[in-house]
Amino acid sequence: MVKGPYPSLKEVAARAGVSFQTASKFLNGGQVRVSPETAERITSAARELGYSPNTIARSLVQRASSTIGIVAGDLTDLALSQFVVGAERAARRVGHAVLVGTLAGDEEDGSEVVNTLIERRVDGIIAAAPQLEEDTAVAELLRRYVSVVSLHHVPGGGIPTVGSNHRDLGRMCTEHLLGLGHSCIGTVTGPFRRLVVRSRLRGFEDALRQASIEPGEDLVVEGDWTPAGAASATRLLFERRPQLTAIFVHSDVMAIGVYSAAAATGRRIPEDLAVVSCDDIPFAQYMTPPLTSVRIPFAETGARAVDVLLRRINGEELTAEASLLPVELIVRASCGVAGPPDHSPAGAVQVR
Amino acid sequence: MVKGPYPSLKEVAARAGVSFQTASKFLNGGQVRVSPETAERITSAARELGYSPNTIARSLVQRASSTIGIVAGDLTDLALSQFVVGAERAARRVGHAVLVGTLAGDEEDGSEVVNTLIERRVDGIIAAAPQLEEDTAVAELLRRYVSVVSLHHVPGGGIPTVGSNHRDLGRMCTEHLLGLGHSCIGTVTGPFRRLVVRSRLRGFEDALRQASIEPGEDLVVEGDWTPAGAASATRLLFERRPQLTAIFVHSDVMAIGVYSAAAATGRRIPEDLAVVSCDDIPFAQYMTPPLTSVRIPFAETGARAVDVLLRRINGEELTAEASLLPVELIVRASCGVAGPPDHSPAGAVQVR
DNA sequence: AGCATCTGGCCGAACGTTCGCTTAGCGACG
DNA sequence: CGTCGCTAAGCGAACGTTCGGCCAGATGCT
Repeated sequence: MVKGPYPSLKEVAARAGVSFQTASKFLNGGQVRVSPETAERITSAARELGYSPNTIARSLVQRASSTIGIVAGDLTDLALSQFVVGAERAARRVGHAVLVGTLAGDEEDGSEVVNTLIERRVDGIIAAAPQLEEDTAVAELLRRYVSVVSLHHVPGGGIPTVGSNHRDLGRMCTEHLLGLGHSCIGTVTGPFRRLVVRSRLRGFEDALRQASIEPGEDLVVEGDWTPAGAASATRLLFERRPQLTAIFVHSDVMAIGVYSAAAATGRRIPEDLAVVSCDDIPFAQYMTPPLTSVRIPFAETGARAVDVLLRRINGEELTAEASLLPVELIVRASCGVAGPPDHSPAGAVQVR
Repeated sequence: MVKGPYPSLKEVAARAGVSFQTASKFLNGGQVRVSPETAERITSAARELGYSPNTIARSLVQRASSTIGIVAGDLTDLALSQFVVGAERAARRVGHAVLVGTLAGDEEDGSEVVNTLIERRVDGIIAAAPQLEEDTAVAELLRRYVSVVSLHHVPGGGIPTVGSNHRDLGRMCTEHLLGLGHSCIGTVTGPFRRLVVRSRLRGFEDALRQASIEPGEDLVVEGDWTPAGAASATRLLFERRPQLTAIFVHSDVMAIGVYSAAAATGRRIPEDLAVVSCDDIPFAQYMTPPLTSVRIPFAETGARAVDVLLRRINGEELTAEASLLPVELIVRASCGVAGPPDHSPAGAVQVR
């Protein structure tokens, strides 16, 4: 399956009877004056030969690869894959390609992945891997070599972040439940070592305090993003506070566990237990009852990350606000608000 | 955020007091004889300067970028993202990076995406986008320029494929249901225009015929990969054949629709209706009842695709068998076999 | 007619590597 | 003593572009 080499500018130019530099300027350079006949000759020579510019050579002289790297955690995660899709699309629209590296999670291959990208001289890197929150080696590498934008907080600071305000998110969800009349509200969170989780938790506490409810520690149980983990967390919550009537859970996948724990303890949703969750994965609307969840605009965040990265590469100074994206509470039946019974997005409450 | 330029081989060599070619041979070239002192000087100069080889320049002279492209359909789809993860990992293990391009699906950007990759002179391309099955323009482009391996059939032929045998898959699922004593079995398929779908359907019919059951056309309803579509397909099946006791559905996501249609018509799963599905997404085990489904090794397929691609690039001739991966039926409660009640993968039947 | 200006295009250099060939120095062998 | 062979390292060319400067001819102005 050996394909012939690509025709070079020289071959195109020879066929058109001009110097290769002229062909270069005309075909790739943009602003240049050539006579109409020459233009036509070059154009058709290029077409006939099937000329495709060699970005590698171009990158070498321009010292810019028109390529950005994405270091992604578990791409299998819906949130991350949406982010990557959004980023790739935005990058391509402005003529950039995207080099992805995935992190195994268990192995310590962060540095290896980043080095692969650096050796290919990406113009910048977007970090979209939660596990990088704890990886100082990679943080150092990134800070040292390239322009970076991250989806998560990176140790050592100095690296701009894009995303949503998770404290507001936590507050919004909790206020929604408070507004529905609940006063004993628990929460099943993600792992505390994640900054997002701690932020949401602060929002949760903010809302309770504002409603003059003391946010007891026994209302909070740490989950591990899995349904099984969330199920036992939920059972723990029920043991501590049998009178609990509402739960704010940090992901839709964990909400599955909340549902099953509720069923196992004979509680009906939403009659006995209201549930509000985060992520709004497509599946949420097919759960019974359909799950109320916060839609986080991952794809838009990806596009924004590219935008911010490219602007920083160009030396622009940006305000932090440029990288904040609004989230939206999609209300369905699981929180007890009369909503459309099934299969359709319902009323939306927007924040920030 | 302007970072200084990367140190070049010349600077490293100057600091070590050798010619840059010698430094090149020592640092990146591999086999070369250098005196121990020189080696040490070069090594430490490189370390002190933070030298990182410029793959772009290397690619230019070697006429190989050590990069492969993946044109992916909806990365948000679990199957595809697993595939990409598997491929990326395998590629990195052999020193290659991965450039991804995603297809919007609606827009006609296939050629644009492929061109982006070609201009960056990827060594080869892996196509992982169902929509390419119908795209002759892109097929032409691929055939013309680069080595390609595809996950799906590509119009015009000539492009090797990796994946699993879906005819066997369809037969296996159907035989499983037949073996359980069902004789009136329906199927909710994906869109017929997909080759996988037609292959699975043939396997379905094979199995029925072998059991001396005529595979009537009214037992087959075309779905659209969505739960809602599958739900109405299922209702249609029930109308045509009220005595139906089993359904083979082509994806777990559609199985959700099958479940809801069953519930809506007062049928219990598995007592009144046995269900066997495809994909084995993580969620399958959390459905009630847990879904029996075929596990398709997407990540392994990705790794295999990289392997096959690289070997073809090296000019190896490969047999078609090298690119076939086995699937596995994960039996859970939805088909009516007594299995573990919940949350755990169960007995597996393997095929091919 | 002489000079400046514009037009269309050519030329040389540079980007950071790899790779094959050459060379200087030196000991060994016939 | 001349030649061979080996080691350690240097040298030149090439990869396919971009980019700024340069140049010949035509045109415009005084």
